[in-house]
Amino acid sequence: MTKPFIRPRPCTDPDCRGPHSPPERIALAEAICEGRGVQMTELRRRVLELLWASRGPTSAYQLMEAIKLSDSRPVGPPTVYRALDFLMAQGLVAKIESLNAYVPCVHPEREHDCLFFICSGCRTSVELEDSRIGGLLAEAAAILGFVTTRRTVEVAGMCAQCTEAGAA
Amino acid sequence: MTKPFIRPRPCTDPDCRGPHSPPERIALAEAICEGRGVQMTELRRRVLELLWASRGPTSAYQLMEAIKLSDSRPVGPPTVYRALDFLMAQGLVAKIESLNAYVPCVHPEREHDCLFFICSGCRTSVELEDSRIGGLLAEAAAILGFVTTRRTVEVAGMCAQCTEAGAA
DNA sequence: TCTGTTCTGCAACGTTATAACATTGCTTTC
DNA sequence: GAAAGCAATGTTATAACGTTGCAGAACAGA
Repeated sequence: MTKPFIRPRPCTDPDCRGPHSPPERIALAEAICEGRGVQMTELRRRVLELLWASRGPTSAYQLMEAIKLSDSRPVGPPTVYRALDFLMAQGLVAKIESLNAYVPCVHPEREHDCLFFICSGCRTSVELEDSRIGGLLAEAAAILGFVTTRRTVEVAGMCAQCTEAGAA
Repeated sequence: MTKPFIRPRPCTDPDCRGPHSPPERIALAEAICEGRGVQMTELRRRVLELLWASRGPTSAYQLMEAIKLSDSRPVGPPTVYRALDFLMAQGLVAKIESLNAYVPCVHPEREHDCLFFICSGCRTSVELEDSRIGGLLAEAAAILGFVTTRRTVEVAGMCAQCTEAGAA
């Protein structure tokens, strides 16, 4: 959480498999904000950096703590939540509802329908994309006459490594 | 919330469309518990009744309040959460993660992969089943070597009635 | 009736999120 | 360059959601 930029993130998306280093993703985020005419402020970038530096989904209060420790200044809950709201609105961050925690989005440049696999063993999450699921949800919504604003698809369980380790 | 059993619940599941009155669903729940050798206690049934009587997803604290009002006895948070845990374990109730609220499951008798449409206008939710989504999630999990324990699929937005009303 | 188990009550606490209001700093306008 | 406008942040308090740990009650099975 406190040491930034150490985590490589091999992309598990079958359509991508790129290496995605945090600094590169943050530069991309800045470019996206630039292009949209919205401000990637110091605080917002700091929150995004901390999320990329984290091993897994991170709670707002963990972010507060991390900022207090690393930047030697206290920030209140509303400050962090506002930064998270901004980042989510820009598609740069997603909330894992079943954990009340936040993760950086791997592909903010694409219109994304995130699909998360959350391991209870190592407490990490993996983001995937599958447009077919979005298609089925859109189809069901159409039948109901439902106008969708947000989708949450989360799968809890255990990743391959943890399953193997646990089985030993 | 306080007047039980007034709400008809036409089933929106394309495979069903049954009427499902709360008393009938509660009787079914009791039969299921009976069959499994687990206890549907007074408290647990009361919580399930209140959920069926509610207009929409209900928080644990709303349930506490409702029990205090209708049964003239206070119950603490752990009591309600334990009842909810039991009901969820039996598949009789589901948690809407994005609302931190709970709903009764319409088809506890089936192995269910719930899919919720949550209207921000009338604050209600509709439960659907679509085995194809479960299939896709299982497929993705298989590719990752991920062992699934729980799935959360929630669609937020606005229902047909509220959309129409809002458009006027 | 005893005994072990399951369920409930209760106090305290921990975690997550928002409301309400004040402040900063920058820009636009006169 | 004052004054007004605005976006972002800071501050304080509180609401909302959830858990731990322990004690006592209820209840099934021997």
